[in-house]
Amino acid sequence: MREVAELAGVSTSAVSRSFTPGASVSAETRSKVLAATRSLGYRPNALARSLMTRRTELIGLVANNFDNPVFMEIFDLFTRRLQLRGRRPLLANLSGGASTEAALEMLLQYSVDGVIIASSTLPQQFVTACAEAHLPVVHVFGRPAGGKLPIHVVSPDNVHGGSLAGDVLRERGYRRIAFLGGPHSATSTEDRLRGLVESLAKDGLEPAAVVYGQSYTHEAGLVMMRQLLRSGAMDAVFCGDDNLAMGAIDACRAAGMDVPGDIGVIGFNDMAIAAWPAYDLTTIRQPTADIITAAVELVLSIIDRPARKAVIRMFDCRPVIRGTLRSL
Amino acid sequence: MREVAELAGVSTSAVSRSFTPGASVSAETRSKVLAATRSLGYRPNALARSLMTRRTELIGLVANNFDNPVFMEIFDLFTRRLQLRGRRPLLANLSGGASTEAALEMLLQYSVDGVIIASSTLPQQFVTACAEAHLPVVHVFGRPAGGKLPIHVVSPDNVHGGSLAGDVLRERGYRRIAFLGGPHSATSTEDRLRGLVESLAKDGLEPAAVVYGQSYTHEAGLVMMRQLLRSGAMDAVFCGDDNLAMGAIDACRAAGMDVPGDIGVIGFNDMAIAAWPAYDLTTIRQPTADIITAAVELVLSIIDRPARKAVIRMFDCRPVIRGTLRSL
DNA sequence: TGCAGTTATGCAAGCGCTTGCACTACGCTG
DNA sequence: CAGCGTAGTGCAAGCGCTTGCATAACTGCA
Repeated sequence: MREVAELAGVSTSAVSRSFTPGASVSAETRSKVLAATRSLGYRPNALARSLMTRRTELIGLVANNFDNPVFMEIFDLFTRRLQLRGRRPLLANLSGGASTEAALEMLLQYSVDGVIIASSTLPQQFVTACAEAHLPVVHVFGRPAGGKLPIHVVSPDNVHGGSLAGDVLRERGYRRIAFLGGPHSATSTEDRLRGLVESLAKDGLEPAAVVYGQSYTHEAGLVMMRQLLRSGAMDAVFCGDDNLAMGAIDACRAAGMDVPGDIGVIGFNDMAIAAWPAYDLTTIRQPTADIITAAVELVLSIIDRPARKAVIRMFDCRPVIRGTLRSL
Repeated sequence: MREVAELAGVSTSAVSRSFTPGASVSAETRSKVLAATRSLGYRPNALARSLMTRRTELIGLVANNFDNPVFMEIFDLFTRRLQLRGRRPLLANLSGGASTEAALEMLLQYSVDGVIIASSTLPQQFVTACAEAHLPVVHVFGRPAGGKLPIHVVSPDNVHGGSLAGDVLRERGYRRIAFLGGPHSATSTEDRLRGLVESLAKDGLEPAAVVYGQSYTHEAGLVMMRQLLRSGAMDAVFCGDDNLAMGAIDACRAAGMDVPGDIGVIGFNDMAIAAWPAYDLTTIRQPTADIITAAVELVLSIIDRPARKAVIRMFDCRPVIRGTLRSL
C-alpha cells in the first residue's frame, strides 16, 4: 500500500480512501491511485481491512446434511446470493458428529459477520449458542423457538405443507394414511406430521401408522417402508422428504406392489430427481429460492441493525402433482 | 488480549505464546493465561494473527457443478478433510457464468493459503491464472496440462476409466457402441471418450456414434439419447457421467426400449443414486474419497514447500457391475 | 476582496496479534 | 566457584489497513 502511495505521489490515506466507496477523494487522486495499483499489481488485503472496520464480509454457512442431494441446490443458491451481495461463505460441515463447539469457535475466531444455519436436524442448543455469542444468526429450515434471545427463522411452513399433503391424499380418497418421517428429533419431520394429523382430523381420520427413519435418505425410506409393509395395511404413505419417498417407492416395487396402483406415495421438497420419470413423484414443493433469498437478506439486515425481537418468516408450500397418487 | 495479560499478570507476548504450539512458555505461565482466558471469555482473533504469520488457514474451494448431486459427496469429503487438518473452506461458486476474475480476486484479497479447484469443466486459463498469482493450487478432476508453470493435478484416470467401460462392453459382446458425453470442452469427457476409443480399437471397432450434452445432467442425457435413438442403430451406450446415463435410460424407456434387453447403458462416477433400484446402473467408479484426501494433503504440502514441478496423481477406476448391461 | 462553507488531503494512532532481540534466572560442568 | 548454555520473559516494532482530526485548498457569494 505504501508503495502504491509513493508511486501515485499521495499518502496511504488517499490510497485507502480510493478503495472505499463514498470516501472523500478527488477523481484525480483516485485515478492516480488506480493507475499505480495496476502497475504494481496491488491488491488490498481484506483481512487487514477487517481489523479496523470490524467487518469481514464473511458469512458462516453451517450444514449437516451433505447426504441429501437437495442441499446441492441450497448451497448453490446460498453461495451465489452471498457472492451477489459481496459476501463470502465460510463453510462449517457438521455431518457425522463433528463438534458443534469447535464449529462455533471457528466462526468466532474468524470473526464472521453473521451465520446461516441451514438445517432442521441440528440441536437447537447450537443455534442458541451462536446467538449467545452475539453472532447474528438466522436458522433456515428451523422452527421458531421461544427463548429469551431472539432467534431468527426462515423456513417453509412445514405444518401447512404437511396439511397440504393430507389434503391432497384425502381429496383422492385415501383413508388409511401412514407417515414415514425423517429423524424423530428433526423439527421439520415433527411439524409435517402435525400438519398431516390436522388435515386428517377434518375427515375424522388419524394416521394409520407413524414411523421415523434414521435420516433423510433413500436407505432410511427403504428400510422403514419395508417395516410399514410388514406391519399393516394402508392405502397411502406421506414421506417427510423426497429421498425417503423414493426409498419407499423402491421398497413397494421390491415387494411387488405398484405405485400408485396398490399404494399412493407423496413426498416433500420436490428435489430435481423427484421429477425424473423413474419416480415421477407427487410431492410438496417448498419455495427454496425464495427461502434462501430471504435468509440472506435477513442476516445482512440484522448485521446492520440487530433486531430486538425474533424475525420469523414462513413460506407457503404447494403440491406438485405427478404420478405416484391415483387421480382425482 | 491485553486484558488477559493483565489478569494473568504477564505480558501480551506470554499470552500469544500460550496459544502457539511449541512456543517457549513455562507450564505455569500458560496455565495462568488459560485461566484468565476462560474467565474473560477471550478468543484469539485468527485474522489478526494471520497478519503476522502470513497464514490464514483458509483454503479456497472452487466449483461450478452445483447441479450435479455427486458434488454433494465431494463437498462433504473436502470440508471434513479440511476441518480435520485445521483448515477452513472458503467457497467460490463459479456456476452460471460467474466471473472467474472476480473469484480469483476474492481468493487473493482474503489471502487464502491455497486453492482447490474441483471441476473438469472450468477453463484451464482460470487454473493457470491462480498459479500465476502465486497461489498454491491443485486442480482436482482436471487434466495435466503442460505449461511453464507447474499445475498440480489429482484426478481419476479418465482415459483408463473410459477404456474400462469399453472393456466391460466388449466382454459382453456389444459391438455397436455409442458415446454420450458431457460438454465437449470438459477434459473428463474427452479423456473418457479417448479411453473408449482405445479399448474398442482392440477389437477393430469404432464408436457407433459420438454426441455431447450441454452439461453433466439428467436433462442433457435425456435429450441426447433421444437424438441417438432417432439417428441410428447401436446396441449399447457409454455415458460420460451417471446423470447422463440415467437420463439416457429414461429416454430409452420412454421410447419403449428395455434396458438392458434392447440396449445396454453404462455410466461413470457411481453416484449414490446409481445404485437405487429404479436405475441399478452399471458404471465406472472413481475412488472419490482417495482423490479428495490426496488433493487436500497435496495442497497442504505445497503450501509448506512449493514444488518446482507439477505433481500429477491419477487414480484408477473400477467397474461396478449392476443391471444395465446384459450378463457375461 | 474577504469570508464562510465545502471538499481533499495527510498525520498519526490504532485494530489484535506475533516475534526478533535483549535480558534475567537458573542449573550444570569442570 | 567461575563460566556457560538454556529456558522463560518482556519490550517494542510491525503486519496492512482505516479514520478522527487538523489543516489546506478551493468554491461561490456578498
